[in-house]
Amino acid sequence: MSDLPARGVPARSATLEDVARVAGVSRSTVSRVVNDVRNVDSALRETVRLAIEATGYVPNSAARSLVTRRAGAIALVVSATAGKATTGERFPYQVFTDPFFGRVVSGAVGVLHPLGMYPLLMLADTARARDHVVGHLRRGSADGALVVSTLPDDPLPALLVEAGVPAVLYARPATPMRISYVDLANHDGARLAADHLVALGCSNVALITGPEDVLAAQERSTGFVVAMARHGHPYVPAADGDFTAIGGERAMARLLAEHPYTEGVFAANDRMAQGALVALRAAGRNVPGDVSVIGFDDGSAAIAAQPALTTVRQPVEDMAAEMTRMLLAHIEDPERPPSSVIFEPTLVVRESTRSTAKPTVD
Amino acid sequence: MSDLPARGVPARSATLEDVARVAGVSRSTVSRVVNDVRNVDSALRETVRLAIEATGYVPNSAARSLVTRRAGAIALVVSATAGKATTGERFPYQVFTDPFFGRVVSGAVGVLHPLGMYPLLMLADTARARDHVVGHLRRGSADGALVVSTLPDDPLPALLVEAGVPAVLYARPATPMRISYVDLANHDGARLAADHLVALGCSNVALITGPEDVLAAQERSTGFVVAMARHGHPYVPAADGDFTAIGGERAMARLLAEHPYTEGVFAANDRMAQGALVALRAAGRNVPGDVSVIGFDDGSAAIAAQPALTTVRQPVEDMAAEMTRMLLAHIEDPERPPSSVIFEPTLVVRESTRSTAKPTVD
DNA sequence: ATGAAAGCGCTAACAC
DNA sequence: GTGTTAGCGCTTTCAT
Repeated sequence: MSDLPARGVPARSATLEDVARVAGVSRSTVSRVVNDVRNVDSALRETVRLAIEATGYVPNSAARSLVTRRAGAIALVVSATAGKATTGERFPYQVFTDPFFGRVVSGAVGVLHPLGMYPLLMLADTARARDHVVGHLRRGSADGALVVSTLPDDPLPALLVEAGVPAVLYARPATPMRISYVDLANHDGARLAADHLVALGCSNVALITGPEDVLAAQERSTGFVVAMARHGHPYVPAADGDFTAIGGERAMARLLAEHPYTEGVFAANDRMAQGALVALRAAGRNVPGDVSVIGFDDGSAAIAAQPALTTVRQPVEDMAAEMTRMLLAHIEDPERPPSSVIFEPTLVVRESTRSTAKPTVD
Repeated sequence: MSDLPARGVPARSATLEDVARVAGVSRSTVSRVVNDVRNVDSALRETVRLAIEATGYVPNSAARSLVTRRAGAIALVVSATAGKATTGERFPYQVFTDPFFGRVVSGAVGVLHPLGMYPLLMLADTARARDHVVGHLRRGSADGALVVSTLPDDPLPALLVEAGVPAVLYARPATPMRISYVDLANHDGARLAADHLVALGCSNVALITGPEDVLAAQERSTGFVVAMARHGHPYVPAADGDFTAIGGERAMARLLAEHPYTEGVFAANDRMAQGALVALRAAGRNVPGDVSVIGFDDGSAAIAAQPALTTVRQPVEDMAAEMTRMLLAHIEDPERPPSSVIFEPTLVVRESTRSTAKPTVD
């Protein structure tokens, strides 16, 4: 005969008990071998290894979680309106199609993957969904949360803090609270753009702003205005672009109508810059010949744009990786006080700004 | 004083036992109320509800999973080489930045979200990672897997079948096996492209193929050739584009060198079509004036292209949604035999093909 | 309709 | 170094 389960029996997988019986040892010993705890005689260890092999044993994660109080998974929650798709609304949940989201996932997976951990993808697009998310976290389906919010005044972070769930945010919360986050030095990024435009010799520069209720957008705008002032330009014409391509296009058109001599434009994100490019072309302006354009983010829109955008790069993957490390640390040590890490943006020069006048040898 | 936990105590959350004590009933009754099992007196039910409220009780998912043998989560496995990024290789795990992946997630989340379920994002990019994935599934961290593979001869599906894990594939496996999948009628899509090109009056058409080890690519190529033959064109010049933009560009250049009179081109995916556009422009050909170009997928590359691509649309979101429903059914009933659902592609006409000669009033 | 009690499979003290 | 034992928090027969 054989060791195969009797015909018809649903092949209930082997348990520690089964392995112990086969190896002729106790459950604890098997557990020790499985979890690589040292105190095990190497001879016995081998016997157990064989028994595990023979039985095809695989530890049951629920049973383990129950006693260790660790799910071994973390949640990656996207807090945004599901319908808020970048463009075409043909499907809900298009949030996931946003390349930005992909970059965040890449960064998180980069640190989780080597650890054999996986993110649970959650969407908090309604009050109900938010409750579901918090509920899942509270009942321990995940040990903590990485939250990326595009909502102006997201209630989720506060709920998480209240529930005592370890969490790390992408970007500082609108309302100050005891929670960790990573963020970008938006002011510095805007300054980089201003400096570049000035170095290019642009005197008449304009600004296309993002939604005023988004902190990052505010910082980029004020950062730009302040930097221009420092360069001796006290006034910067501005128009709101709402972070969308079409918004950027309209803003640019308005700017052009009122300030036809504009030589340089800074848009608070790449999509708006892309829109600005469209308006500029429609107005017969050559980029970068007549007007230099700078975006922000260095997302896929920056490269897709024609001409490719000079932009302020946000190191999304690095930021997401850091968030993940921070979250893991919080899970490890629940007492750990909240912390924040601010990343520095860099300027990526492409074709939408004319090259600096500095003549170079060679 | 208050009901708050004593200072310093780690506030161990309430259990069924606690609720039962407060409500003055047994654990079973509380369990019944929590799980909405009918046989409970409405008066008692209310008492229990209050007790739950008072204690802030939340069921522990590990404990529940242990007895129900259900994780309540499913895995979304991306089986691909991590470094196989579309373009820039600055970061590993760029797979997640691929818009196609985003569409799959959108479709899956669309059916999972209403059910309060979440996908566990897994990456099987190496043999080791593959083992991790199978291991996780076997130990019950997820109840089943949705697998999207871009590997030519992916060993994962077979491993899953062998492990007895419920799974559904995106696209038919290269090696026939007892597993469910959804797929696209690639032949029909290619025929749509051929028909359109012929209707446009193109006689000299060429084909840019994808990797020969990818089933879908093969089907698109043969489908196209067969359809052209049916239209009386026995020979179709072809060049391999390897599914990348640069590959498409080179293939187009080669095609142009040997067949300068080409009037229409069908590329087996949008990225290659986009590359073909570049080569065509470089050769001074006007699209769609001189040459009509058709892509395949209707991914973001189709709209990003200049001019926007006429393409064969693959309903990725719908396909992913169906996969998810199938997987859920398999989990529900493990005896359920494998099944397959084939989707029909549609032609999306944009600017890369000149409009049909049919004159219209107005 | 409700309660008592048996376990799900595992880890971690604690003894030896 | 190894085994014994006591749970982790829940669902679920089985009585009542």
